Parts: sequence; C-alpha cells; structure tokens
Amino acid sequence: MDDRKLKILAAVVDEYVRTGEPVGSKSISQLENINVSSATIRNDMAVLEQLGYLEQPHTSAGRVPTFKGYRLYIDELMTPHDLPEEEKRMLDEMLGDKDTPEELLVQNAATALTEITHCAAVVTNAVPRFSVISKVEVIPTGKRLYVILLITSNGSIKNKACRLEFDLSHEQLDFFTHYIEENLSGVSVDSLSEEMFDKMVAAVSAYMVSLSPLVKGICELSEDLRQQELTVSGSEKLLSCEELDKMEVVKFIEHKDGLSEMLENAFSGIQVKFGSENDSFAIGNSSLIVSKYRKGGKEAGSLGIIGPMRVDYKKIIPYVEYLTQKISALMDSDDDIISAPSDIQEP
Amino acid sequence: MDDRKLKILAAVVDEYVRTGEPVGSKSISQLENINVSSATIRNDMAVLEQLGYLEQPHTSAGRVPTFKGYRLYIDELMTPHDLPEEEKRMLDEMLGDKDTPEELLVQNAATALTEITHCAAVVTNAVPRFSVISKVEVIPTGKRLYVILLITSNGSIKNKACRLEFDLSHEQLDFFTHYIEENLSGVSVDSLSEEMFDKMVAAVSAYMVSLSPLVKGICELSEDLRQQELTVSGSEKLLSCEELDKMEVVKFIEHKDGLSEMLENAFSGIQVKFGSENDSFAIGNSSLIVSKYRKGGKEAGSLGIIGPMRVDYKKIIPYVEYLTQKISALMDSDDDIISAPSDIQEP
DNA sequence: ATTAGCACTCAAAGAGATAGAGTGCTAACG
DNA sequence: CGTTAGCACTCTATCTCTTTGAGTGCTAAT
Repeated sequence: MDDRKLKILAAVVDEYVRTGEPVGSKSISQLENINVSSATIRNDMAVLEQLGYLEQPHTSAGRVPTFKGYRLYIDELMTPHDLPEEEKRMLDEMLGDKDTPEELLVQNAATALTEITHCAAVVTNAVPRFSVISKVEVIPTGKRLYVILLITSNGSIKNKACRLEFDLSHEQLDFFTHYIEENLSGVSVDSLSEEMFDKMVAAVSAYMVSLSPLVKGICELSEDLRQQELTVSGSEKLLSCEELDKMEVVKFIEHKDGLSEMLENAFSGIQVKFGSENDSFAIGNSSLIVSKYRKGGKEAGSLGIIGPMRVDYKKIIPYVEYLTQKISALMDSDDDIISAPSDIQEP
Repeated sequence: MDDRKLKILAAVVDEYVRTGEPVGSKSISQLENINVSSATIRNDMAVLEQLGYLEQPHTSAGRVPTFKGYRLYIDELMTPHDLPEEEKRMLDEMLGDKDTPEELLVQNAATALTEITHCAAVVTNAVPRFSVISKVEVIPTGKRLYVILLITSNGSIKNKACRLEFDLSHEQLDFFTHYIEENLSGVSVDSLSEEMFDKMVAAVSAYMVSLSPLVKGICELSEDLRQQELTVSGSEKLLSCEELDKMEVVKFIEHKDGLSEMLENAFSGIQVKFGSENDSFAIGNSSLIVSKYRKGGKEAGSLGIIGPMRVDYKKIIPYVEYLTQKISALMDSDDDIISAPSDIQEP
C-alpha cells in the first residue's frame, strides 16, 4: 500500500464527510496537498476499490468509503483535531462540578454531545459496584406501612414503601434495624445477591414471619442499585439522517436492540464501531463512537454517540474523549460524598 | 342542513378514516345504509364542500373532511363504540389495582393507550394538591451530610441529600425535627409556599444558622411535589404517520410546545382538539384526545393521545373515557395508602 | 510512472403520452 | 321538485423515451 494511496483514501473520506456526495477523481486532484492529475488518482482509486476500501454506488459515479475504508481511516490515517481551550471551558460549564450528582453528570454530557454533534447520545450510568451500603433505615409512616431508605457511600439514595401484615412494635423494629445494619452495613453493592437476601429472609422469619416483606423490599432496592441503565437521548436526530434507514431507526428507538452488547464488548479508550460490522445492532450504516469513563481507576460506565457512518470523526472523537476524561476526574474527586459507615455520627 | 347530508358527511369521515384515501361519490353510494345514487351524493358533497365541511385535494379527486368537518362529526354525528367487557378486563389488568402507586397507574394507562391506538400517549401526574405532609425525617449519613425524607399522605416519597457547614448534635437534630414536624405535619401540599419556608428559615436560623440548608432542602422537595409533570410516551409512533409533518413532530418531541397550555385549557369530560385550531400547538393536522381524571371529586390530571387528525375516534374515545374513569375510581379508593399523621404509630 | 484524450456508462431530470378515478353539468324521469 | 343516468372534462399518477452530465476506464503519448 502506497503512501499516496493512503493520502487519497483519507482525502476521499474527508471530502465525502464534508459533502455527502460520492467524490470523483477531479475534485480530489484539486485539493491543496494533492499534486497529481485526476488520471493518476483514478488509477489509485481503482486499486483502492479492488482492495475493498472504496466503492462506487454505480459505474460513472464517484467513490464512497466502505466501512473497511472508514476503519483504516479512523485507526491509522486520521489526526483528530485539538479541542480549543474555549470549547473545553464550555464543556466544563455544561458538565457541572464535583458536587453535581453522578447521574446528572452523565446526563449533562449526553445533552452536550447531542447539541454539538447533532447525533443521538448514549450513556450508561455508573454502576456503584465498588461503593458500599452506608445506611438502611426503616421508617413507619402509617397503618402497617413502612418506608425503607437505602443509602450507599457514593451518594445514591433509594426509597420504597412497603406494607406489612401487622404493625411492628418498637422492639421488633429495633431488632430488625439492628439485624439489617449488622448484615448489610459496609457490604459492597457488587457482592449483594439474591441468595444473600434469601438467607436473611429465613433468619428474620425465625424471629417474626411478617418481617420478610421488608427484606424483600430491601432486596428490590438493591437490584435497582445494581442495574446498569442505558439511556439514549436525542434519538430523534437520527431520523433526520438521510443515510440511515428510517424503519431501522424507529425500531432502534423503541427497543435499543443490541446496544448494551455493543457497549459491554467495548474495551477501554475511545472506540468506533459500525452497525454493519455487528449484526446484533439494529441500524445498518450507523456508527457508534464510545469511550468508558472510570471511577476510582475502574470502568464505571460508557458515554458516546450514535450517528451515521458518515460523521466527522476528526471533530467528534476529541469531544467524546474529553468528556469521558472530565467525568472520570469529577467522579474521583467526588468519591467521598457520603463517607463510609464507620464515620457516621449516630444522633 | 339536510339529514341526508349529515349522513353523507359521517360516511365520508368513516371511509376516510378507514382507507386514508380521498373518498368519491361512488364508494359512498355503495355503502349499506345509503340508498341514493352517486349523482345525488355528488350534489350533496358539493354543498358540503361549499359549507366548508369537506375539501378536495385537487379537482377530480375524492373529498376529504376539513377539520370543521371532523369537528361536526365528533360533536354531533359520531356514536362511539361500546367497549366490550373483555377489553375492559384487559385494561383493568394493565392498569393495576388500588395498591398501585399513582404515578405507575397513569404510566400504565399511557402504555396501554400507545399499544392500542398506535399513537403517542400524553399524561400528567396527579398533583397531590389535597394530600398532606405526613412525615419529614432528617437522617445523618456521613460527615456533615444529611438525607431529608419527605412523605405525603398520598404515598409520594421524596428524598434529597444535603450538606451542612457543621455536624449537628443529637439535641440540635432533635430540635430541628420537632420544629419541622410541628410546622409541616398535616399541612396540605397545596398550601406550601416559598414565603412559608422563608419564615421557617428565619425561625430556625435564630436557633442555629447552619440549619437553614435543611429547610431549603425541604422547600426544594416540596417544589418537586407540587410540580405538574407532563409525560409524552410512544412519541416515536407519530413519526410513522404519513399525514404529520416529520419536522414538526421532531420539534414537538424535543420541546413539547404548547401541550401544557392545551391541557390546562381543557375542561372536564372527553375532549378533542386539533393542531390546526390552535396555533400554539406545534403539530398541524394533529388531533389531541384527552380527558381529565379526578381524585376526591377534584380534577387531578389529564390523560389522552396525540395522533393524526385522521384517527378512529369511534374506537379511541371509549378507551380514553374508560381509562380516566377507572383511574379516578382507583385513586379514590387509594386515598388512604398512607394515613394522616394522627394515625401513625411512633416506634 | 504519469498524464492527456476520448469513448463509454449510468443515474437523474425532463418531456410526452396514457389510463383512470372522480367531478360537474344537463337532460330525462317519477 | 328532487333524483338519477349519461357524458364530457379535469387532473394526477404512472410509464416510457430522451437528454444531460458527471465520472469512469482505457490507450497512447510523455
């Protein structure tokens, strides 16, 4: 593979991304840093086509990059733009600071991405896998009705109402609260399991059968905590994309088919995947640009955009990269929102 | 206005709703309960057009109802279908029972409506205007960090983390909890106001200045409670509608322009409004079918669908009507989920 | 190895031509 | 007088045919 051929491939991708039309040998020859005639370019393009990097929509049309062509361009040829300082400042402002709740942080990042790229943004929340349960409270609020409050060290607070068969006495509630505190306080969210709660139901039932709904309630709350949530925002932008199949987009908006697999399989660092490469993903001709953000050095969630394959990678990749780095930084400084249970001052 | 002409107008609407094509005099004359020739119908249709009830996309095409035509059809001509018992049972099942939280109830209704009608569903939550605050708890969860828990008699539970300047002693927390309990317990959500909280901040600050963030936190939670929330679900269905302008639909999905005004202006009972009649609403050629549900005899929120003007009113209206009635019934029986504070058994 | 020149291809855009659904009007009918 | 059959007329949708032009591939010259 000739050096000039690579240059031509890059030029074709750039031009196609810019105009959206198949690009011909003439328009390439007129570019600044190309100093060969259109005939030479035609020959090279024919070779690039044979190698599978370009294709023609039909004879006598210009060339369009194949996804193999995009792949080479992204992995080897492209040099991403630098993000100007003022852009960085703008993004910082949109994101929030270290006091911004984690959920809001990724949500803000998603909003920023949709506005800048005019594509759909996709984010997953940070599963607080490595945070621990710092407090469980059971608060009576009415006839046989109790509210369970579950708080983790990373600042998630979940609540749930729970109706029992009988009212609990002061002692019964005390017993239960102590039991739960002893068994769950300081336990990491990741190690919570269905079996664990089954055991607790058994233990608690031995004392008083009608307590078991409370344990079940806590179990359900902990499931909420562990759940990886996938949010796609601005998906309506995909409908304005000429190159995406409307039916496929509508289906994707409804079911988000294949997206979580795509994200799970991604390794760290910025990454670009094409709908056509992966048959579990619903939208052909689409491109997914994602990166994972980290918290405490561990992967915590993903952030990126879904758009047409013809998208300005040079421009968009730096945005996604910067945002994930920034989120990682903010989440780490943010680790001590709610301190570990040992520090809690009991009233 | 001739009786036969009305019959013909109704037939045109029915046919147009069924087929989606402009309807001609011949197809009307072949209908069962029409016993005049196509020529007669042609004459009548010409009159209906002059009166503004019908229009022709172009000469030598059939007629299509104008929105004035739809209006007359809906208000006077149409007889809604009866909802078969099995449909009612299915809806009952989808909705939930009296133990289902109110939010979920309306959300289930929205899901049911999108599935049945293939239109977007719109719901507003029940603002718990007439329910009262039954409990406020402040729970220490870490260094200078407190979680506020606000519970109302209708079962809403809201929480919020709050960071103070200093840690509170047992006595200080006790003082605060008692003060809040005394001033808010049993107060109706509707009567909560900014000024009220301003006074409380002043009173509490006299005791200890650094308590004021807690009051502000409670104030913010109460704002959450009072907020009317508008949810549109299944809005992607609108994009499959031929007769709606895609750009307008996308704009609507993004901003929900004019919808809350439309809903606020609605009076009780089932109601149909057209996008074309109301210029604040974003989607031309659209139709909004809503009804308000009630709680304790008072209007509590709205429920309905947004679709193209060409929609099967005879079929859909009974669904919306039945669902609002059912929700009203469930919400009333549901009024005592969390009993008033006097009934609370303190541990 | 590169380039100019030229014949060739193919989609997109435009120009008629045709078919058919539906109308409006007129004259006949009960 | 309201209703109806008959007929000429209109207008769109669809098809085919032609034209246009961008872009190619090949060949021969540099």
